[in-house]
This record gives sequence, structure tokens and C-alpha cells, in this order.
Amino acid sequence: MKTKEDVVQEFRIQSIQDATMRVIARKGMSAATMQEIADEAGVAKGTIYLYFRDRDELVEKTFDTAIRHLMARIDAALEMNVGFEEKIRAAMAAKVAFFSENREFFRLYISLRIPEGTPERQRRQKKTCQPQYRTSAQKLATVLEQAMEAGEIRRLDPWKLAMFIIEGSTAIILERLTQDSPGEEAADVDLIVSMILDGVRKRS
Amino acid sequence: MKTKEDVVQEFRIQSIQDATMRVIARKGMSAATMQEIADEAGVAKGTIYLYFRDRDELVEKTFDTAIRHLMARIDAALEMNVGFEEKIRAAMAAKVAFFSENREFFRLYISLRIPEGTPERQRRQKKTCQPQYRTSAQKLATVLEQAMEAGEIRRLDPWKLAMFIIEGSTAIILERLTQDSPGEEAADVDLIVSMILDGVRKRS
Amino acid sequence: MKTKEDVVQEFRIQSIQDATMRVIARKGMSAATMQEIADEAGVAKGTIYLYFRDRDELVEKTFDTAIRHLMARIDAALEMNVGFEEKIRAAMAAKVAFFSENREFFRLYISLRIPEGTPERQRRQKKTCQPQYRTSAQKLATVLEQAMEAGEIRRLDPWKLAMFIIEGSTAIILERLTQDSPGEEAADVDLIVSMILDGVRKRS
Amino acid sequence: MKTKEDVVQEFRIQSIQDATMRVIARKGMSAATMQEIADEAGVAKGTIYLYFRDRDELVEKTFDTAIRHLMARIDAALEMNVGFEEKIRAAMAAKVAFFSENREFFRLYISLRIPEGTPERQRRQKKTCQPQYRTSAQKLATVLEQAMEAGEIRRLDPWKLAMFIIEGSTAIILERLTQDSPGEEAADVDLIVSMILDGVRKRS
DNA sequence: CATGAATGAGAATTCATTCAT
DNA sequence: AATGAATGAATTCTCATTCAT
Repeated sequence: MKTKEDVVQEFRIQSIQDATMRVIARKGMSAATMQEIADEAGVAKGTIYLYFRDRDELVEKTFDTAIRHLMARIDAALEMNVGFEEKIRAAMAAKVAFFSENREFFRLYISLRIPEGTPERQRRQKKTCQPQYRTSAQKLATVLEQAMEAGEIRRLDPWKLAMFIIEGSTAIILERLTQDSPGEEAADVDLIVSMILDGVRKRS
Repeated sequence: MKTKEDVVQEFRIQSIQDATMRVIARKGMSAATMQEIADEAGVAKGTIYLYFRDRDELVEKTFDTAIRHLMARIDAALEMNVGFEEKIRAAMAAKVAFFSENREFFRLYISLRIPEGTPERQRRQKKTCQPQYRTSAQKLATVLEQAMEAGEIRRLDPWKLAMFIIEGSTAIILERLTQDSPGEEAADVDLIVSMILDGVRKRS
Repeated sequence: MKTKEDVVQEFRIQSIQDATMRVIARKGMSAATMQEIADEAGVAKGTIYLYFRDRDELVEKTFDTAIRHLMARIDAALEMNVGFEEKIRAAMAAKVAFFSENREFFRLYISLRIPEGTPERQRRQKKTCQPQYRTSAQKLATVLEQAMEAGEIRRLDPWKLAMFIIEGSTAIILERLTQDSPGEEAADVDLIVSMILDGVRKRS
Repeated sequence: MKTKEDVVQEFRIQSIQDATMRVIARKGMSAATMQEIADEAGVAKGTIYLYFRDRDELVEKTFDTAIRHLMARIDAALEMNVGFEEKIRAAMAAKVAFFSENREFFRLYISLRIPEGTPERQRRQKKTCQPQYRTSAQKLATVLEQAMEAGEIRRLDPWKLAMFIIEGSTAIILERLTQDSPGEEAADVDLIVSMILDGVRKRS
């Protein structure tokens, strides 16, 4: 059972992670200082270190928490018992919606795709953040593979296909987020799904 | 006429930019220090400042030089007097080939897509680096638009389409670069083009 | 009410400013490094930046604090309700005494009379330090003017007179400070006052 | 006999010293860089080192050359075969005139009065620049002493008197130089001499 | 637990000086 | 002799991390 302490603790952790995301969204990964994150979270700098070993861990865990939410939604979509097209549409809709609701996460999401810093730090980041991307992509690749076997889609390298779809859709989402009036989510989802399924070619 | 000094100067600038690209490729944008760049280039720290006002200018100019080469190749492909499919194929082949030859550039390319740091720096980076991406994307968007008008491809938002294509293909290239034995370039180009033109759907 | 933190903070600020003055007294304005000041104050380099934005502010505030003390003493003398001669004597005695007690301040006092460095820094220094000199001189000039109107002294340009008196007396104080055994303060005060009032000419 | 080379050499040295003085006048002692001095002189940085061992020597020699001119003029005045009052008036007139003609020298003159930097540098500066000040002051002190013995002026410490006169007059000259329209030189000379001779006191 | 003052390693940048041409 | 590109020591300032209160 959760004690009151546990609740307070979880709340603290969540506040700090939220603050981290907001600051990174504002300043970018490398310009986000512990001081600014602490201020944003309304706690003292030292407090952060009670819950996170160091800056790297803070960033990683923040990333991890957020991407789990994203993946949960996308997974739910991909695990629906429907045809491939519906799955993809649902997954893309989930992704677009998630980033609409969590604009702050986008910067972090982009920043951690490629590890930075000393070899040591790169290794560490690779160990904690890359798997998330990989798992995420892997799930999509599996769905693609199943669809191929079911004869619903063409036989192509499922992993590369997944990467293509993920980054292509991410680009359109980035475009949404940087626009002042992004327009209907549905329209972008349609575009993404349409591109994935049929490409650009005109057919009679 | 180029004097000997001009040649030496150009060579220095090139060496330093190359070193910059290698270090950024290794450590990432924010972890690339002037000292390490200098060491990599085989010059003293101070020497870099003879050719570049400050770190930001060094990075920008390095980026600028490299992306001009990339764009020149892609532009040449897109300006060929052939059908849309050939253009796209040539452009994607050019992109894949360029990054195969300039693996180091990739990190830099990815890093500068989203400005970082203080507001002042973000503004500066936006002014010098973003236009390059935009121009690059705009050119593709224009080609897409023309193809739409020519009835070669479907009518869709050309700008978003361009972003989708650029990032989707970038993802596959990133995949190539991180693999030990990336396989044939042609195969990846085929995959990219195939996805762009026809998407994943199977057709009888 | 002063909290304990306020006291500690004031103490820190005072220690750092004292150290600054000592180092400048030893090495001169431009050779006084943050590192040496920190060492002298017995704190880390970074600590100084907790209390002062940058080196310029440290120097300015240090100067400001010290000169306020000096001016307070001189002002008190000049505002006494006595004749001109007594005022001048008291003011000069105060000045001599102050610099005897604050030998370290002298270098700083001399250095900031004329702004140095980049135009930006010169402007800044002019804005913060010059007014102190000016105000100080202006007060003396006013006293001189009043004495002229009261018929106590001759009619001469009061501002230039003030400058003459200030720098002339400063010269004698500098002489005191560089000597190993400076002799009686009173003797120097007498000399200064005598010069100011009667000049060198012999009278029967 | 002077060879053509000697002439060229002297000219070079003079140009560099003039440039040094102008740059120091503009930026102040510590902000005057070798590069800016070289640019101002129209020579390459390296050239300066053909004529001066290092920056310190350049500054010292520049100072030395200029102050010799100043002292020559003042000495000439003080060695005239006239009464004390005329000597002093002539000397002060010479000083005011000199700084009017050599405004650039003023900054340097002020800067070197008190040695700066590492102990080593301070020692060196003391050895080369202080004697000039001292000699200059000593000469005045001697004249004062003679006047005392001749019964022309009161018996006071001649050295301190000299310092008082020198700095007091310097203050008025500084005032002249910082004003846009400094007014008649003669008026300032009168003021200085009047102060020196008679002080401020009104006499019936 | 929470705090935030203190720390000091590390980064960018400057500039006197050297030396090959 | 003159040059100015190259050097690297020295300086300022930042910021993740620690620890006494």
C-alpha cells in the first residue's frame, strides 16, 4: 500500500521531471541547467539529487517516463484486433495526439535519439534511451512483418520501413508543433497514413 | 588568381572544418570542445580563432559548407530534365551517397535542425542554419508541386510531403551509418523510392 | 531585522571586497585576477560570482563601498558649523586619516579616476565610478563657493580649485603611504591646509 | 653621421611610439594591444619587436621619450635666470602647453605613476619610469628650496610641496583635456600660479 | 528530508610573443 | 628587415555536484 510518503515522493519526482521537460523544451538539452530546472520545479537544486543520481539520470528517467506513456498509447493501437490500415491509423493518431498534449516532450525526444558526450556518457545513454526507441520501432516492425505475412502489404525490410515511418511521421509532427495554428490533427494523420499506405503515385 | 597564401588559408579552413565535423560526429554538438577540435585539426586553440570569430561561427560555417555540397548534389538531381520518379530516385541516391562519403557530417546535420542554447544563440542559429534546411526542403516541395500539376502524383500538401520524405529517408540513412555492414546503397535507395512512390500497400 | 543569513552574507561580501582591495593594492587594477582575489579571500573562484555578477561589478562595488566611507567622513567635516579654515582642516585630516587606515584602497582610488578598456567598459565605469569622484569634488566646490560669498576666501573658479586641492592633497597622501615611516599625520595636514590657504609666498 | 638606415630606424621607432601613445590615450593602458598599436602605426606586429624587447619596454620607452620632452621644457623654465614667481609661472605654462599639444600622452603619464602587475614587472617599471617622475619632482623641489633660502617663499618641506604642486596642476590640466572647450590656457596657468603662491585666503 | 551556499573542474576566448618565409 | 600566421599560457565565467545546517 502506498504510504503518504510514497505519494509525496512520487509527486516530487513527477514535478521535477515535468520541469525538466519544460526547460529542455525551452532551452534545448545542453542549455538546460540544474538551477533552471529546480526553479521551474519549485524545489532547491539539492533536492533533485535526492531523487536522481545526477543530471544524466534525471534526463534519462524523464525521457523514459514520457516515452513509456507514448509507447503505451501506440502499443495499444498496434495491438488492436483490426486490420493493418486501422492499426497504423490508430498508432499515428495516437502519436500525433500525444505530442499535441505533450509538446514539451518533443525536444527531449529528438535530443536523445543520438547519444552525446564522452564515450562513457554515450554508452550510458545508449543503454537507457536507445532501447526505448528500438523497442518502439521493433513493435512497429513486427506489426509490419505480420501484415506482410498476412499478405496485406508488400514484402520490404520491416525494420527500415519502421524507421522510415517513424521519422517521416515525426517530421510532420514537428511541423505541426512549430506552426502557430497547426490545423486539424485528423488531416495530418490522414496525410501520414495515406503516404505510408499508398505513397505519392497517382493511380487511375 | 589564387595566391599561395589563399591556398594555404583555404586548406587551413578546410582542415579545421573537417576536424570540427569529426569531433562532432564523435562527441556530439555540445560536447565538442574547441580544444578537442584544435587537437583533431593539429593546430593550436588560438589558430581556430584566426579563421572563425567564435565557436558558433565555426559550427555554422562548417555546417554551411557541408550542406551546400549536399544541396548541390540533390539540386542537380532534382533539376534533371526527366520524370518525377527519376528525379526522386536520383535525389535520394545523391543523398545516400553523400552521407556515405561524409559520415561525419551526419551528426552535425541532425544537431542543427533544432536550435539550442540561450535565446540569443537560438536566434542566431535559426538565422544561419534553418534557411539551409528550409531551402533544401522547399526545392523538393516545388518539385512535388510541379509533379502534382503535371498529374504525375497525387495532390497532397507539398511542404509536409517534402518533410516526410526528407526525414523518412534520413532515418534510413542513419540506419545505414550505424550498421557495421550497411549493404548495397542501391537497395536502400530502392526502398526509399518505393515507399515514396507506392507506400506499403500491396496491389494485385 | 537581520537574520543570521544576512549577517553571513554581508560578512562574505565584505571579505571579498577587502580581498579585492588588498590584491589591487598589491598588483594594480589590471593585474588583479579573480583567482588571486578568491585565494586572498579564502573562497573559491565561483563563490565570488554568487555575490557579484562579474569582475567589473566586483571592482565597482568594492570601490563604491570604500569611497562612501571616505566621503561620509569628509562630508561630515565639510558640514560642520564652523569657519572655512576649520572645515578644510577637518576635511583634510579626515582624508589623511582614512587613507592611513585604508592603505589598500589607495590603488583602487587612483585607478578608477580614468576609465579603461573597451568603450563599453569605459562607459560603464564612467557611469558608476565617476559620479562618486564628481559628487565628492562637487561638495568641496560648493563649500568653496560659499566661503567666497561669505568673503572668507578669494573669488576663483570653485570647481578647478576643488580639483587642485583634491589632487594636491592626494599627492601628499600618496607620499605618506609610500614612505616607510610617514611621520605625524598632523604635520601633513598642516602642510596641506597651509598650502591651500596661503600658498608658498612669504609674507612679512 | 647618420646613415639613411639610422634615419629610417628613428622614424620607425617614433611612429611606433606615437601609435602607442594614441592607442593608450584611446583605450587605456591595459586595453592597448600590440595588434592595435601595430595597426595604428601601420606596421606588422612583429616589426615592433625588432625595436622593442617586449610590450613593457615599448610602453616604458614611449613614456620615457615623451616625458623627456616635457621635462626639457619645464627644466628650461625652471633654469631661467629670473625670480621664483616667474620660474613657476613659466614652468606651469610649459606644462599646460605641453599637454595641450600632446593630449595623447596624458593617459600614459597618469598610468605609469604607480607600477602595476607582477612584482617583477613592478620592479622593472619602478626602475625605468619612477626615476623620471622623481627627477622631475626633484628639480622642482630644488627650485623651491633655493627660493626658501633666498627668502622668497616660506620654509616648508620642499619635496612634499613639489608633489602638491605637480599633482594639483595635473588635476587642472586633466580638467582642461576632458572639457570640450577648455578656455584660455593663460587663465588656467594664472589660477595654478595664484594658488601656488597665495592660496585661497583673501587678504585685505 | 530539504536547502542553497560553496566548490572547482572545465569551457571559451584573448593576446603577447615567436619564427618561418 | 619586415611580416603576420601560429602558438599556448592566462583569464573570465559557468554549472554540476556536494554537504553543513
